[in-house]
Amino acid sequence: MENGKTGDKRHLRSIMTRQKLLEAAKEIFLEEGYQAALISQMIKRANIGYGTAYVHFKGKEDLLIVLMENVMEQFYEIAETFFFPKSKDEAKHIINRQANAFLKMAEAERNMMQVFEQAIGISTIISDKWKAIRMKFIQRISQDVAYAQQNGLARTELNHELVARGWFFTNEMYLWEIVRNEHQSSVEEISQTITSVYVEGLYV
Amino acid sequence: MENGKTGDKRHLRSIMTRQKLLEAAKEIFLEEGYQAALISQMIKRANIGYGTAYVHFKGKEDLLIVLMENVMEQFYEIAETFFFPKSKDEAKHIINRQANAFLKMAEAERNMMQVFEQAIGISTIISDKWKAIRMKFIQRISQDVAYAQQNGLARTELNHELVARGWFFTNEMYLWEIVRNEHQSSVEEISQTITSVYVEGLYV
DNA sequence: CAAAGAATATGACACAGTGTCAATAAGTTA
DNA sequence: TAACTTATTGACACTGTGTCATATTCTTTG
Repeated sequence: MENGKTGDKRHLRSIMTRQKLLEAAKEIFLEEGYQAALISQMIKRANIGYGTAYVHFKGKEDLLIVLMENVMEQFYEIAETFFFPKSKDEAKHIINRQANAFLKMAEAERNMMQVFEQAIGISTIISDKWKAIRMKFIQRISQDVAYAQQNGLARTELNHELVARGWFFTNEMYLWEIVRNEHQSSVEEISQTITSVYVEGLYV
Repeated sequence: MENGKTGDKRHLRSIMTRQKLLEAAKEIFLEEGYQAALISQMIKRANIGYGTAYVHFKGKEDLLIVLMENVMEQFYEIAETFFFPKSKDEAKHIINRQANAFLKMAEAERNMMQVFEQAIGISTIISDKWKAIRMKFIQRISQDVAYAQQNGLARTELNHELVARGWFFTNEMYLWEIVRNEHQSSVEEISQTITSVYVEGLYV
């Protein structure tokens, strides 16, 4: 007996069922997109009874949320970069790296992000999840701008909160462009260009 | 007989029916949002027979598209401002005015824009409509950046297309914030701040 | 101006998908 | 092995959509 609990085949089976469904759901979401994906398809693909799905999840939305959590984590990690530049150039370098990492995520997780984008438009809960990520980034950037202002690196007449939002928004929209595969230029060129305008516009 | 056609009560009635349905649809969309709005509700509100709705429109999506056309027009008008600045300061002034007008639209049409935002996430056709507006703006801005570069007003080492997108994206995201009523600052302060960072970052 | 014809409107119906729940199966405990 | 607990199941009721044969209303024609 490897754990305290006595034999627990039942619980194990339940976990397997849940897992099977999650995997099937991911496949269907990727194949069909959020809107067109049907719970009934997922159930069929997972080879479980119809009602079973509703034992494990409240519905389509609930399933996607679980699937997204993974991707979310990665975003949170990016948001937590250190930022204590000593010069405008150093700042530019750090900022460029972060913007780049952010956009690279879009490429790496493109397929799930496509589903996610659709879901944001439809499901309030999922939209809120994304808003939380956005807020985290904006707060972080806002703090960084304030730091740069306090250290005489950035123009102080600007509202750092507003600047932070504006900067994040540019990044976010490029992220969605990349997700949709609508971007012409390389991620490197994009992050360099937007970083350049931003840093030259904000820093002194 | 005021027009060439002979008596045409039938056609007139048809137009009235269509109109009644459009008005009811607008009400329902505003009350319920795109997703939750039901065709059946609209039909009931318009006091017409169930099947009649499908004579005039293909479905919910089709109804919204017609309702949006009006708002769309206003955006196109904003996109068509003249831009031939002689100095950085003049450029800043024009750009600020345009950003402001753009964001003011969000305030003015907030309710319909909220419905629109949801619909963009769901309906391909509506999403395409918005993309067309975005493209129009980006093309216009792109052209303006190129003009400024050619006249020695803006840094030439930057890809004007990429800069234009970045700048529009900031504007667009603030637009949606305003639509969702999530903005803290006044539209004036927002447009001034983002314009300042943009112009200082791009112009020499 | 009545009958034929054309345009419009109608709602019953078939269909698709969802979520629930009483019944059943499978596993655990004593 | 009987009693109990947990997990699974699919038939069913429900909601909303889009279609289509039929009815209504108006226009034209002889």
